[in-house]
Amino acid sequence: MDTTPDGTRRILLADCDSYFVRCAMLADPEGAGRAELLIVGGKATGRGVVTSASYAARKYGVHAGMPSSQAMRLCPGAMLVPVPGEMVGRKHDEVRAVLDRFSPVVEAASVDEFYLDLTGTERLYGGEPLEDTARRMQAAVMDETGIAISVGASTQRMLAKMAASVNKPMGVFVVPPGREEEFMLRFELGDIPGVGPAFQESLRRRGARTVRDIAALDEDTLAAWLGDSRGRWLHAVAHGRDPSRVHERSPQKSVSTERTFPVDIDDDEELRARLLSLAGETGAALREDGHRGRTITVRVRDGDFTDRSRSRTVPQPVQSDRAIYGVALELLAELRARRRGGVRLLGVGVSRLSTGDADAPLTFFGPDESLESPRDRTLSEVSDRLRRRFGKGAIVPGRIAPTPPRKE
DNA sequence: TCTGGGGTCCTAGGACCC
DNA sequence: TCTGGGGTCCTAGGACCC
Repeated sequence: MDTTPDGTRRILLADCDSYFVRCAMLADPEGAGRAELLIVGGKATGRGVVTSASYAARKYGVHAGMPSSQAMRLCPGAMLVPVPGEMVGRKHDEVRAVLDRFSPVVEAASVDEFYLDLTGTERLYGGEPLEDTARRMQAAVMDETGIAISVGASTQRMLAKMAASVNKPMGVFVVPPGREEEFMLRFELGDIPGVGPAFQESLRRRGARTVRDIAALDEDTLAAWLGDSRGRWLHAVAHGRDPSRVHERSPQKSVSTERTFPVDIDDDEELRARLLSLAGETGAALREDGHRGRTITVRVRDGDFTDRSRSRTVPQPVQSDRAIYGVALELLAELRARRRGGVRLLGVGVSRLSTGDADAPLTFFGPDESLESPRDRTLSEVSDRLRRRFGKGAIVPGRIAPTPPRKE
């Protein structure tokens, strides 16, 4: 497969159409299912943003990322519902199961996007045109899951994704092999995934707004403008080339939990209480995936929207709530010492993950138990079991010794 | 009128070692 | 007494994606 020339690859991207809206409707057929004007995510008052909106609501100017209070002002008749988390996960698995029948190589790029590599399956499909395969795929997914998908296809990965956006919803668009470069010329630079607002602005300052503008420039000019890696990347994409492959998702690199408060918090005592529950949620998520981690990060967003973070890497991977909280508490104190004032958002993350047996001694002297003892791990496992059995509300974070007890 | 939550990747600089 | 590079690990911040 590695020797397959790019020009003969058959890569598909299946992209679910207004996925969160559809999931909300399936989760509540009598309520959200009947609302034509439907907005998912956030709160009508207070802080939060729109995750997705029905096509009817979009006509009012509502779009993903917009503050939901503003969305409700634009479209007062709309029904606003929270993200239907469970349905989102369930439908993801169902859609994937259907797609797995169409290709041995399926990559979930996000909760609502899947890449398929059908390279080498021409005979298996009896020479069926890719467009017909895509249509059958679309029908099967709709029939078995109730989810609408749009499908893009190309010899290049990035172009398959861009093709999927051409005819939404329920669209199919196949970029004919050999016409990749021509296909790209219809797009603005901001349409390219990876070219966000900041990148766009720096290109605009140089007079480039469209793919056509960039395609006229040579690779070295772009490398000089944008730096070697970004310059060469943009040059390739603008000419319809993206050699990246479709592969299994690489293992997770970090786990985090963060929360924006309804009103900014300035009280240290209350911040520590919030930190404790965030550390517990992060720890539970970490252990659920069988992970441990060495780097703890605390993130703060100040009232004026300044993001700050502080992290620390410990010698041995940890997994218990107490170890995570113990380090996080010190990091929070350092962040507060540097700048005080109201905190809008607080988060706790763990990275440099590993899997394996935490009880195995890692050095000649064994693990340093002042950071995390076997007892800490046992306590966390007990709370995990209770949580699984009685639900998330079962464990109310109480006091955890802020500093590890030292054995002298 | 404001600006969520969960991630990934990149960059730049400092410490430290060879 | 002065002068190197290169590699790895770590931290902080920022861009970006869905």
